[in-house]
Amino acid sequence: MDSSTLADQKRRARRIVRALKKAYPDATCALRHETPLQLLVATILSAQCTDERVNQVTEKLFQKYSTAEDLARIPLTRLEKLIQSTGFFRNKAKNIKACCQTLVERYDGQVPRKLAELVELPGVGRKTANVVLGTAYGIASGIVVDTHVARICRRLGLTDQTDAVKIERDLMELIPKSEWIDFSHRLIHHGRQVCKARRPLCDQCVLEPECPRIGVG
DNA sequence: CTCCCGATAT
DNA sequence: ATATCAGGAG
Repeated sequence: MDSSTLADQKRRARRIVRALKKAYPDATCALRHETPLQLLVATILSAQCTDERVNQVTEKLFQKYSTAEDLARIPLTRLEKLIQSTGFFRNKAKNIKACCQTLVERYDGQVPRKLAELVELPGVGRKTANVVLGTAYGIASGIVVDTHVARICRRLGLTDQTDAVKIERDLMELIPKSEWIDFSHRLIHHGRQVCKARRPLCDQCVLEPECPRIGVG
């Protein structure tokens, strides 16, 4: 980090949390879903893909295949075609099917509520597990660190790390656990609308007072 | 570290 | 043309 103390960083992090809460009071998960299983599938599909496209794909997919049992039985090539437009479709199809097969075999088709169990599922890492636990179950297992959260937290100087797990560890020290779930949703919303990767709209940014803006990237 | 990969904005 | 999009596995 820099010469500022941990206490300084915590105070700054709380100002950022407060500004985000004021600016985006209703920010929530943008992946449309009706069940924890659907959110899990949508989150697997969201890797390197916009949430808008994931929602288009899942709307059709869940019309016919909405449960773990459905997706565990679906022919692989059929699933591949249904999710093709999200990219990485062979990996995602294989993972979704294997994941749902495991859920049927070990968890009665339900999504488990423990991080350690979730990350053992094919295609599920910490980011996906945190999304599902936080949004579907209200369990603050950690902080969702996706591409937006990573980028913005580096820009803000809340972390120097590039590895998602190390960024998450830094953020968990700085932010009270009661804020973890909403913080991620709000930061991701902010990343899509304002603090964008390519052309950040710094003139309309509510975090501008807290941002060093050194080499914006 | 590389690979997986289509769609869109710039 | 190229960077980027709610990453994870080998």
